[in-house]
Amino acid sequence: MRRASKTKYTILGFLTIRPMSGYDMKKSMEKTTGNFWSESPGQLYPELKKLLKGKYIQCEDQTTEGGRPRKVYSITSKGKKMLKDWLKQPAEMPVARDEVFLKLFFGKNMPIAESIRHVERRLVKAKEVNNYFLWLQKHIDEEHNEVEDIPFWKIMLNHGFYIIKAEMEWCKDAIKNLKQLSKKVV
Amino acid sequence: MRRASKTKYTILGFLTIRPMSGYDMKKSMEKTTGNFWSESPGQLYPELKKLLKGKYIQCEDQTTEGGRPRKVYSITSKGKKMLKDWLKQPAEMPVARDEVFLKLFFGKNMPIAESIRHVERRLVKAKEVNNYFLWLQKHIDEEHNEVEDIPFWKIMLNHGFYIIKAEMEWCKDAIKNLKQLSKKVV
DNA sequence: ACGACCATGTAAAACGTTACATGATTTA
DNA sequence: TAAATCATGTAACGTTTTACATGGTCGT
Repeated sequence: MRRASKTKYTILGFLTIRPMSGYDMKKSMEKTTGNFWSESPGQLYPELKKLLKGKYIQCEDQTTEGGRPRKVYSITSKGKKMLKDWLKQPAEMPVARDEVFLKLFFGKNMPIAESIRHVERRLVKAKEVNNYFLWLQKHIDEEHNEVEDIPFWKIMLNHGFYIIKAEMEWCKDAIKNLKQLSKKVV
Repeated sequence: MRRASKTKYTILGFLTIRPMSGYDMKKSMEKTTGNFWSESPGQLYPELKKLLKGKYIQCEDQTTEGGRPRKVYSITSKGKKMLKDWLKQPAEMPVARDEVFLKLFFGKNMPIAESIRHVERRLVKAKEVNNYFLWLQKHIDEEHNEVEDIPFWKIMLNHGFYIIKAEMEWCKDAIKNLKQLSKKVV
């Protein structure tokens, strides 16, 4: 069977944090789940309409008198049921695709200095992500209204720290190994 | 700009290991880069034809007299050039999408025991992957004809070890935290 | 004889992103 | 007043998977 889109569950899940608009959702997502999950507007808005039609969510139109549009969605009990059913099913493993590793795997076809550059760039990004996590750790409480989410978010943030630390350590290790290798070749 | 397909570079890269058929490529890919890169037949075969047409690869038909088809491709100098040009360009960061984390992020909407189950399943998979890496470490030399690839492959394998170790540690940590949490709730 | 694997290849359908269109409001 | 951000939404397009079709070969 075709790998089904998870956009609807993402929407449903975010609406358990608090009622919000499509735009809010996108912003909140970038901030909180951006490192392991994201959705694009081209998926989000059409799915919002479908869920509304199916009564999984409801909509309160908060468009201002001036005309600035704003639709605030909230989850219905039907929506909660669908979310819960999905939550308890085992998750599919992700399809891994990380370009830089593919390039490094083909490393013999470029000067070692180029490989090193790839890893260095990766290390820079990893450090940025790590800093972001550090920031998020301080500001995690600000995102929402209910405290029940926090323990789970912290567990996920913790995952981020574990992985990014391993990534940074590997980068340093790999740079060392590659430098060693370039000496041998000479 | 639209995220371009990397299938052609994947093919080109694999053909620097040794001449092989589309089928070989798929097998080799699953074995070696499966944890960070893969391609499906629906991408592989059409791209093989395009690359052949563009003279980036060449084909030797080794179809047996009985009629069993086998097309062995090898890379041309034009192909090598294209590969090298791509290799030195900075890599794009992957779009992260890992379903189990999305579920865990929404953890407040299910019994904690379910969250624990998700993490336990993840730990089982992580251990399997770790065992696979261990196996691969012993058999890495068998895959190819030239030794020049090995140092780079070992660096990538090392990345696998770093990440999977972090993943396993986090899983154990998360299970502990979740159990702690379920006590508090009671 | 049967299943597993070798081997190529395509069609259909869904997935997902990007770019764009539109217009209001806030901030520097 | 210009730029950034708020905010919704769609069209176009390429990507990618899955399922299927086809048939050969090898081991048991």
